[in-house]
Amino acid sequence: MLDRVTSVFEVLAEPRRRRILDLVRAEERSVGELAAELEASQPSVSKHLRVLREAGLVEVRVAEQRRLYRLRPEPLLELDAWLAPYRAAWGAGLDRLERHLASMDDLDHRRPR
Amino acid sequence: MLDRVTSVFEVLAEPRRRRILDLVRAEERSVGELAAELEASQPSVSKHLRVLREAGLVEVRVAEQRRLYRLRPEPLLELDAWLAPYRAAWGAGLDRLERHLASMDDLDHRRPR
DNA sequence: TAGTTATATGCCTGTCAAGGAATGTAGGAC
DNA sequence: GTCCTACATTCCTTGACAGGCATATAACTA
Repeated sequence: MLDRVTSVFEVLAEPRRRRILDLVRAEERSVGELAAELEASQPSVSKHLRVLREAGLVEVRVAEQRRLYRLRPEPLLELDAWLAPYRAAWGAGLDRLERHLASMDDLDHRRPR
Repeated sequence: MLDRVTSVFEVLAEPRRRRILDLVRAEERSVGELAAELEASQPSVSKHLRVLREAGLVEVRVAEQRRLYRLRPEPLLELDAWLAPYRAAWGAGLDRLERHLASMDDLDHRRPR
């Protein structure tokens, strides 16, 4: 593995990884559980978890044969910090914006991949 | 162009596009200005702007031969909404977190591409 | 209209990230 | 030790995406 560091932004570009973060935020989970929840194969989930681990977004502990993953939210501060000046930019017209959000929220679920 | 819709998360994965948003947030800019600021070629900037435009993150107006781009922040609400539950997750230990952020902030600038 | 400025877009190439299939590795029970 | 469960990793393929170069398109002026 070379010196390439994957930024939080890149990590979060992948919808399945965001979904994984949602799940491990709620509670610690094993790879198998995540795979079942996502209806994905174990190897692909493992690969995503590796990316998340290396980005510092999850931590893992071993419990018998299982590995349990939990959220480590610190790297998301970068995202929050980037977003901060944009919050000022949408200060007005919040009703309109929230309606926009509701329509955007459907996009990831509708997109085949 | 097929039905593929690029999510905000995917759009923001590209550091140059984030940089473009920073610039057009500050003030309206032409393609040429952005290209100069980014030290990138005009066609590549144009392509990024197309992605941003199609994601609804920028708006354009024509001024003589120039196109001036400005920020449209509404789609970022999706990002903010996604991030909201994670803010609760990092509530404690904020000093440590901010130090983490400072070190993260160097990553994009250091990474060759 | 021709000429100029500004930008969008098409074509091409190279890189990379995702998943599938197979297999290696780790932890435990008997 | 063998066998089982759980997961990580490798190898390979494929599609997406970024930039470079060339050119088409848009807007304006004389």
